[in-house]
Amino acid sequence: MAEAMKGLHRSHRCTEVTNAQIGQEVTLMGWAQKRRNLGSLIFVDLRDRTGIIQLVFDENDIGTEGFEKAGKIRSEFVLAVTGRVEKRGGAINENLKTGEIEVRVTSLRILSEAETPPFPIEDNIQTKDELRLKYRYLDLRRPRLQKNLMLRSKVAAAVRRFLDQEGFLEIETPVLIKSTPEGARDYLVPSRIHPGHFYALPQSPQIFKQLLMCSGYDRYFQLAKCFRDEDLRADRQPEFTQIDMELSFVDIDDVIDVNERLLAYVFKEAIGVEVPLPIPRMTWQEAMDRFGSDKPDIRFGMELKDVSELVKDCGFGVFTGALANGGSVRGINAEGQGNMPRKKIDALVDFAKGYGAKGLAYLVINPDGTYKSSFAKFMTEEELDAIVKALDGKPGDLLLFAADKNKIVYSVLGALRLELAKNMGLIHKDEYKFLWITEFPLLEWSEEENRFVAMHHPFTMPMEEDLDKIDTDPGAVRAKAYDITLNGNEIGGGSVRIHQNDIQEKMFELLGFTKKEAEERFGFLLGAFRYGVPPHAGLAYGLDRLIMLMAQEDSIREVIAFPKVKDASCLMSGAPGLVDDKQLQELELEVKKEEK
RNA sequence: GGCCCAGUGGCUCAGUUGGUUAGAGCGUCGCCCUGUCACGGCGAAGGUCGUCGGUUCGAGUCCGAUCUGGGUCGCCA
Repeated sequence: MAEAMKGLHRSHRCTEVTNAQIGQEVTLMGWAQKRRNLGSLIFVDLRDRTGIIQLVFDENDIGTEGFEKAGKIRSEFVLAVTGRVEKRGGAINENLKTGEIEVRVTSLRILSEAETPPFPIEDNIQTKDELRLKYRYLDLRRPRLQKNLMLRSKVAAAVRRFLDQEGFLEIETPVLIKSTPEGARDYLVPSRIHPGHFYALPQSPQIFKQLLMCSGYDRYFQLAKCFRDEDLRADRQPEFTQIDMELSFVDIDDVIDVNERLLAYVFKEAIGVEVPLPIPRMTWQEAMDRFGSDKPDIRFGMELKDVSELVKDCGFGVFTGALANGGSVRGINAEGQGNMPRKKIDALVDFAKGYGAKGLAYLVINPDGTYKSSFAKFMTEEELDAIVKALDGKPGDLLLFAADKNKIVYSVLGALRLELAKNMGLIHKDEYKFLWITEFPLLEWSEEENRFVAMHHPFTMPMEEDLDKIDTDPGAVRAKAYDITLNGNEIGGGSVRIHQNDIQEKMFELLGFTKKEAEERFGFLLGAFRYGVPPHAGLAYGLDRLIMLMAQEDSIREVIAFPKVKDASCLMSGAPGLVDDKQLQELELEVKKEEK
């Protein structure tokens, strides 16, 4: 029944037809969105990626045979029609771009019939993710996802255009690389030619882009596919795309400058948003102290306040105990939430416990100015007044306090701040607030490995003014690293790299690598450094996350054509799957087979 | 690996304290309809309630396990 399109050429996409074409003959192709059969008059909404236009079938125009064929049209049939563009005979549809016109069809071909889809191909439908992902090819027909993917394409094009103008070269780096087991878990690919040996898929092109700097390419970028074998999240997929770049003969400000202009250009081009420059900067320490996060959402306040000094002598053991252990006591003010029911406060306490807090202290300022608090009985009136003042508490406010090691206090209050803001409706999706975070710690102590690990990566340059602390107090050394954040999301990060061999060796030493280990893992980079290395720095964006925010979506899956689900499998294709014994034999691999 | 949420016709949901043949809207199918666009009218088909086990005279409803999807903590240099 499927007909050929031989001899036909599409003249327009659906919504490319406008009033200007009235009276002209057009040839359109697309999917039947909807049919309305009135008996001897049939309307069909024809859809393509630009939108919808109404087709009219009348036996007087298309003949008996054609009209009978039109009666067979069902949802998602693929059609080719030729007809005349006319002003609508009936009422105008103001919801459609093409609402004033229609195409009076004189010839119809059904290029493909279609089964009834398992869910309607429309926006504003609440269909289970499971079903959407199983039939992703149908889900992708929905205008919302088409819009997202077209935005993604637009952004990628704008990035290339801008960076090309700025003298960047797009250079591809390998996908089959050597495993460097620092950081995220690698995806491994067995080698057939070298049984027992494995390639890794890149977590990022980090080392290769640094090598390109050594080779003199000066300014590099790439839209690079990256892979990390870690658990998924709403904003994390095992394979994702970075806008990756590296520059030679630059320092922090140079990188920040070109990237601010890149962001402003891309936002303007792709979604018409003006990004005021310069983008504000904040040190990591300030971000932690004020927002409890290294990617603060600065669209709203509710900042953390340190009240350690005010409670150091109070009678509340939870507070003094935390201070005695080198921690702190900090609070946030949920303004106007003083009437929150006890049940909801308890839920917040449980929420805090999820982030490692042992509890959460609260203080309600009643409308009459008196306090209701979980810890009032341990404190004097003066002490209570002092902390209320510190948090700028007013009648009707709810103050929440966490007392623990700094790391836990930050993470608890940082998360609580976001949770409260969400519930209080303080977050506006159409607002875009960028923020640079600078002066990250160089190292982070890993309890699990009982050693320092690089907070960014092992090639990050320490701040010159902290170099003297590198032996005495490595944990206090700050790095020439920076993240670009948007609305509480890390959308990119980078650093100035070490280009001095002695500092690089010191870094490996701090990370607990012997010379031999360092040479084994990164020897090719160190080798390149021995032959003349320019000072260089770079940055990489999470493209998917960036698009997610631009499209105002809550999940990265909405901007990736074929995403994976929580357990990293693909519901549509069934990947990952078992492979043939023959394939395994060639790789000299043995696999524990599950009985099925 | 932990915690939380969800799972009822093709889709989205409802289903009261466990109680006779499990409901609705949309969709689908058939007939009718010349201006619809959430078309309309008449009629019809379609589910044993994710799965397994248990409690009970009786379970969609209670209990346990398990599967699937989502969120999140750990993890993500």
